[in-house]
Amino acid sequence: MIGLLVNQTEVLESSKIIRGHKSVDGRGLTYEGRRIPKPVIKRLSMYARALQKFSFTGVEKISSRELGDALGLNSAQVRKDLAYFGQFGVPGLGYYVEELRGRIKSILGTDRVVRLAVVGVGNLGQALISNSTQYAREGFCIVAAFDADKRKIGGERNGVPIYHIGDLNHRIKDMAIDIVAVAVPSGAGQAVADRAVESGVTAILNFVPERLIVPSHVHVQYVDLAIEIESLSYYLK
Amino acid sequence: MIGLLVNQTEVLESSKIIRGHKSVDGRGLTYEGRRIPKPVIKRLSMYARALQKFSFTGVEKISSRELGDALGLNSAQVRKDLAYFGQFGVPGLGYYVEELRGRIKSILGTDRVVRLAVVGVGNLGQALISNSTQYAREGFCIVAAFDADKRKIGGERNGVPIYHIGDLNHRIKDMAIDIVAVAVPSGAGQAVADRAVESGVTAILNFVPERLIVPSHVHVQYVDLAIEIESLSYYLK
DNA sequence: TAGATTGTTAATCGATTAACAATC
DNA sequence: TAGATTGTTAATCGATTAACAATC
Repeated sequence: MIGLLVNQTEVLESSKIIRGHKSVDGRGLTYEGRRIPKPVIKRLSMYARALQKFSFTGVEKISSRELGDALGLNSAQVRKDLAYFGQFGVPGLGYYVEELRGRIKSILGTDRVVRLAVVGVGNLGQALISNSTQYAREGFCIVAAFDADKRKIGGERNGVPIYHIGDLNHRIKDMAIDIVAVAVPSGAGQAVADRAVESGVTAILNFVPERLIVPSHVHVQYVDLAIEIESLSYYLK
Repeated sequence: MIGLLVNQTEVLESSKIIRGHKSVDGRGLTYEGRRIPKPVIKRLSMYARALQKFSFTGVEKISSRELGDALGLNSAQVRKDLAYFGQFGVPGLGYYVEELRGRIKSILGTDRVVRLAVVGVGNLGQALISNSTQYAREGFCIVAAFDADKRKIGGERNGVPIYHIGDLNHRIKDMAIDIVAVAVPSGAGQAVADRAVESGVTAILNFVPERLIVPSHVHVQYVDLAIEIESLSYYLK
């Protein structure tokens, strides 16, 4: 049996090989067997963007303190967040900006292009589509939009083709859509989510003020502008 | 001295009088001297909306379990959240839907109309403005929009007048703006925030992917769509 | 009264921050 | 080597959930 021949070095090697492996178990999504808190993922994306800016202005290396300061975060938090995924820094020196950014992008999965569909070409849908240039820089691309209004079908906005919502299922498969952004009128969100899930989508960005019922392997991120505004009201003097 | 004459009943009375008093101390914003976690405020707003729906469908009373289920929350959490602000339920019965909703609205400050300005009438700004009908139902009103583009000035969208951004300061004061939503292009956010703060605004909803520097008494809520999308990418298979 | 559900305390869980040996 | 900063463990802080006496 091969197992008997494995020496210390080989064990280390094989542990390197599984590096970067995401899997789902009873504790939710894990990375190399460790459960990653959701806030960590959000911050990872913030780090990537900040690093992009630093890189753009010619900064080549950066400490956890500098990166944290740029985002209003504690330096220990920066180091701890990164430590979930490996060792990326050099003691005494800090992190190499471009290298770290690349590593984070690869962890997030945005080192390749992530393909999005926007469902609902109302004002919010259009706002998303009009942001595509910014999004493209960060690694995701809106490749299709869907609407129920026949007058909008067939055209395009910002280079994004608009299809009829009836085509959602087959287009999701054909176009290899990764993420569906739901920006339809209130009440129509669940139906869209159902079709997306049917077609194999596992990540949904939901702007409709409704809770979506989805299987446990599907991740839904809620963005609820009315809730954001109302919460702010509490903090008024 | 009056204090010497205060009896037990009067002490109870006076503690009722301070009920609902918000103040700021070293620990941040407090309600009747207790520090309220931010997630609680978000959920309060969610409760209010759910209760509105229940009320609309004729439901008159509701248990913490039923309210929690509607939002995917634990019933203990519902009760604990409410307990920060007082005793609103009836043991054995639950909560009266309309009464609870009124109490929550009053805690949030959305029992009166909260006045919003949208700065930046791009696609996102327009999306916000086009939602005003929904927002109006929940207690806030977009009363003005601002843009730098002279061609947009003077007109209106959805009944909301569009002013030049140079008028921001005096309009905020004249129109008693409570909250400023910043939806300008990347790079212009801080300047808008500065003027808003100058004019006395204490709550900002920021859609620009930049950290805003504001005095500590000003609350900034960040909505960053690119970060939301990129975080979702991590959860793709 | 019996049953149900609150309000609240205690227990658990999770996330942030501090501290420091290891390392460049 | 001296100085700086990482990676990681332990301490703290905060938020959620369980449990249950009090109450309708």
